[in-house]
Order: sequence, then C-alpha cells, then structure tokens
Amino acid sequence: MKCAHTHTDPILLLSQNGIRPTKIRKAIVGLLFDGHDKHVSVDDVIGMARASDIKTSVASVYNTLNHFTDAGLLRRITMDGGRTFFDTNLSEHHHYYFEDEERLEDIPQGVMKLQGLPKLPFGRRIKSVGIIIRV
Amino acid sequence: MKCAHTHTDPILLLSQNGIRPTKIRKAIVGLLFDGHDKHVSVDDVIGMARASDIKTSVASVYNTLNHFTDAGLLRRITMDGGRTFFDTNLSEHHHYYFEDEERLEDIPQGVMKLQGLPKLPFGRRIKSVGIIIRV
DNA sequence: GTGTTTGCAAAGTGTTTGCAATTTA
DNA sequence: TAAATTGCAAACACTTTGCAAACAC
Repeated sequence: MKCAHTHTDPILLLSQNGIRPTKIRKAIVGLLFDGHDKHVSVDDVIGMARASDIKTSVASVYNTLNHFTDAGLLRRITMDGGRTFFDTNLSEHHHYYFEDEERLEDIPQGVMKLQGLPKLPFGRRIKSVGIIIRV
Repeated sequence: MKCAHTHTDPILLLSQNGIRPTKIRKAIVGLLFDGHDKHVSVDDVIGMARASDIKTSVASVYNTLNHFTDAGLLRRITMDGGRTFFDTNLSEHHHYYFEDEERLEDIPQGVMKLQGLPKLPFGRRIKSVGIIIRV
C-alpha cells in the first residue's frame, strides 16, 4: 500500500529521480512532499517558500516545478482560465474541482469506474484518462 | 434527435439566445454553426474570419466567443498550456485529445459510462463531469 | 575546474480592458 | 436617440528566456 503519510527523504527522492539535489530543489521537495497530497499553483509554492524563509525567485519555482513534472515527480493539471496546478499524488486518481474556491481535491480511489471505453481512433493508444467533476 | 448537420439560421440562433445579432456576431455564428461540430481556438476563428473576408479584431473575437459561451451557445475547454477551445457541440459528451496535434475530438456518445460516482463533499452538487482521454 | 543551476530582468503569449467611433433597436 | 458593440492600443497575468554570478560534483 502506498502510504500518503510517509515523509520521504527529500535528497533521496531527488537523486532517485535523477535530479541534482540543489538547495532550492531540496527545499521545494520538502515543502511539497510532506506526507500530504497537494494541488499547488506556482504562487502557492512561492508563498510556501516565503513562509518558510526560503529565498528564491519566480523563475526558479517555475523551473523547479517543470523539471519535477518532466522527471515524473509531479503531475500537471490545467483548469479553466489557464490556472495550472501541480499534483503531488501520482497514483491513478481523479478530481473534484470546487468552482467557487478554484481548488482541486482528489476523488477517493477505487469507487469510480469508466465503462465502455469506445474504440480508439486508428493507430492510437490511451496515454491517460482525466476525469474532473465540477462541484 | 439533435441533428448535427442542420444549418441553423444565424440570426435566429442569436436572438433566441438573447444576443443582439450584430454584423460580426452573425458572421461568427455562420462560421461556427455550419452543421459540423467544431473545437476552435480564438486563432482558428480569426483565421476563419480572415479567410471569409470578415474584417474584425482580436478583441472582438474574444468578446464574441466569451459572450457566446456565457449565453450557452458554446462550451469552453481548457487544455494543458492554457490552450483554450470552444466547442460548438453542447450535448453531453466527452473528448479525445490528440496530444501530438493538440486537437480535440468528440467521443461518440452513449457508449462510455461512469460508474460508482463517489459521495460528494458535503453541500455540493455536480455541475458538470469532464472526461478527456489523451491519445 | 567544469558543467549545472540560480535569479534577475526582459521578452513572450494569450487574454482583458479603456475608450472613442460606430452600430443597433 | 439611447444603449450596446466594435476595434484599436494599452494593460494584464502567467510563463519562458538570456545571461552573469553562484553552486554542485
């Protein structure tokens, strides 16, 4: 079982994914992978960093989150208006979107199922399935 | 049955939805509701307008598409990178997203079903369900 | 020491807004 | 004619880029 409340060692998490454990990367990993799944925006991370007295820049946060996403440490989710969230939960799952709060929340796994997947267009295979329930 | 190949009268479509039938609105409705479902970006519409010798501006196309969306004539879909599409098909349906072509396509209706909808967060009701299958 | 990363400011992209001129009912 | 709409340019929000200084190995 994947335990959502295990605090992985930041340096390990980075080096295991082939990412150089630099100062701000360690700091941001520490902020994001604290044992609780999160859906954060770039601004959220900048705010969290500031609140933790981690000095960095907008560009570096973008660099870092993009790099983490490419390395498979985060999942990117784009909502209406181009609002981008980074999801720390990589297991297959879907989301509620609270329109009034502009906030994502995981849908508990294992209950919801998609039935009757239609034929795919010729020569295509499914890369991923995203379900968002707006509430 | 909703027929996707009926060419609705542009002026009627506008006035029935409480939208003033101005020149560019009629033109854009004519471009979009030609009997074939479409997923267009703002740039697409600007291109289509230009190709039809309809003189307008970026701002007016944004105004018009946003207005149509608010009035329930179009449905807005935002993809990764903030790419926005406007869908002329308002019936309940879902989409394939062709990643390499950055293009949406309707999934034929009636085959796919979502089973076991989980309990909603307290005090919430479903506003919409969006399913996107990346291929 | 060498190659990578950081962080600033500048540039880029997509979208909205202010406003005078125009159009619509 | 009064109210709404158009279209230009400027403003805006978000994201990426260029590059010199700092850092990691």
